[in-house]
Amino acid sequence: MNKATSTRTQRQKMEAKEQAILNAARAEFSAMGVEGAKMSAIAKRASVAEGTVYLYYRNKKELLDAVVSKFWQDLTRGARAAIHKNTDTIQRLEALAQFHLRELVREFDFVGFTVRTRETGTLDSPSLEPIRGYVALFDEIFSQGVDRGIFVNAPKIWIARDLFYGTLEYASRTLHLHPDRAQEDVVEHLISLFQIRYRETAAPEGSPLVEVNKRLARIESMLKNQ
Amino acid sequence: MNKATSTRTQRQKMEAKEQAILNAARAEFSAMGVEGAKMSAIAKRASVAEGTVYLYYRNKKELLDAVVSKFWQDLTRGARAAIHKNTDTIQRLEALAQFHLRELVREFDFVGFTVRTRETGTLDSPSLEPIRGYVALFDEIFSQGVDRGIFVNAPKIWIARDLFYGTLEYASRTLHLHPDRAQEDVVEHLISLFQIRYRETAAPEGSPLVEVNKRLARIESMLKNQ
DNA sequence: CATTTATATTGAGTTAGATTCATTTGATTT
DNA sequence: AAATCAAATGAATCTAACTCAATATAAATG
Repeated sequence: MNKATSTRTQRQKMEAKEQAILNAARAEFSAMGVEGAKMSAIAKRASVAEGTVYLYYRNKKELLDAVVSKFWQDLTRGARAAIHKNTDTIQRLEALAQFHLRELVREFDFVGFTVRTRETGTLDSPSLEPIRGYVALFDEIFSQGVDRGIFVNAPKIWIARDLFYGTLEYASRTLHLHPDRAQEDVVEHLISLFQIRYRETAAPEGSPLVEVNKRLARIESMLKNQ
Repeated sequence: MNKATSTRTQRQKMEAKEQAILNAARAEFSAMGVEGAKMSAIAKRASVAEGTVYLYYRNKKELLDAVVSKFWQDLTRGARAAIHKNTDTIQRLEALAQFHLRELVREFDFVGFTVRTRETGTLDSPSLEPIRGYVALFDEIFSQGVDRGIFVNAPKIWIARDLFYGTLEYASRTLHLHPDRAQEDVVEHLISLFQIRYRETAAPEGSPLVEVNKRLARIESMLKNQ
């Protein structure tokens, strides 16, 4: 057996083991929750000794982070596929929303797991990179919409992003608890917001009612300052 | 010392101890995070023995739940106060959004803590009751708006609710990471969605609104000249 | 191919920290 | 003030994450 071949097979063997551990961890976390998941059980599921897990992941937290990272990587791949069927901005946005909501409801545990990862990770922690990659999908579509002149009255992108993902994540919780409710209603409603709120070209200064409220707010602050 | 008095003082003493433990737990959880918080440290902060904590709370999880419950109870009280200054539906909604966002940014840890509580608690778990009470505030305002005919084109209430709280919770994370960004922008944007998307589209345009604006302009100039 | 060197794996042992419970302390009743 | 009951204590127990000396396996060398 020559050096190149044996090295490759060895490396492959280790990569396979790493995958086995990662899959075992994902199964165990999903089945038992983060607290309930035991490192010994993960090792058993992956058919390795308990100590071996620690050769691949420093500790339980890091293992959870890896599981979460992989989840978002996979999700990004799926979302990209779902988006690419369309070219129209609104349709792409709708496809992303549909996909995102469906997957979050289906794998609801991961919403909670992700919060754990965010809790400790700093802004530039590598375990959050896949989440940023996923979030970037929205940004792509949205700024394309702005470029194309579809969204005229658009807010700062981070505001639209939080609206989009925040609404969907909350809705995923609701839909997880009430499976009888329709996912389509949420998506349709969210998309209608983007259409109605950001497409409005007639009144660049905002609708009459908005103007009235702005004026009232100004008056209020004047009165407060007296 | 008669029976009634001594019983009351004894009960008060225990209630005081329970509060001391709860406050100690809150401080410890906030300072150290859920994993980092040690039951021994909580006991020390509350000036009781470690075992005493377990007389009041079955375990660490239940103690966290109690801390989270209290947080939402206090928040509900604060929100109610913030809302009550207004009678106008839109203004009340704006006040709630403003209050909610500000508090979530300020006590951002509790967003994560609350997820922990939700993870295990079932739909009718008592530890989630205060959260439901808080969420009901939105429902009150929103259905009032529907009753008053302000929201004509409104979706099912749970959809609007998820939009409202989901957007704000996500925005709180963003604002926590980027303190330079303006909370007001988020609130203003969210409220404008409610106004534009849900308001009566076929309302008698122009004249009444124009009159209102004229009148407001007059008030404004009067105030300026003072 | 035998031998040395390097790398990967193992699982028993250690440790930290949550939880328990026999004992003590303090209050209440008779 | 003795008996009874409730509350508090903290040492002992238990569990599960993590470590590390010993062992097995693979790679390199001559």
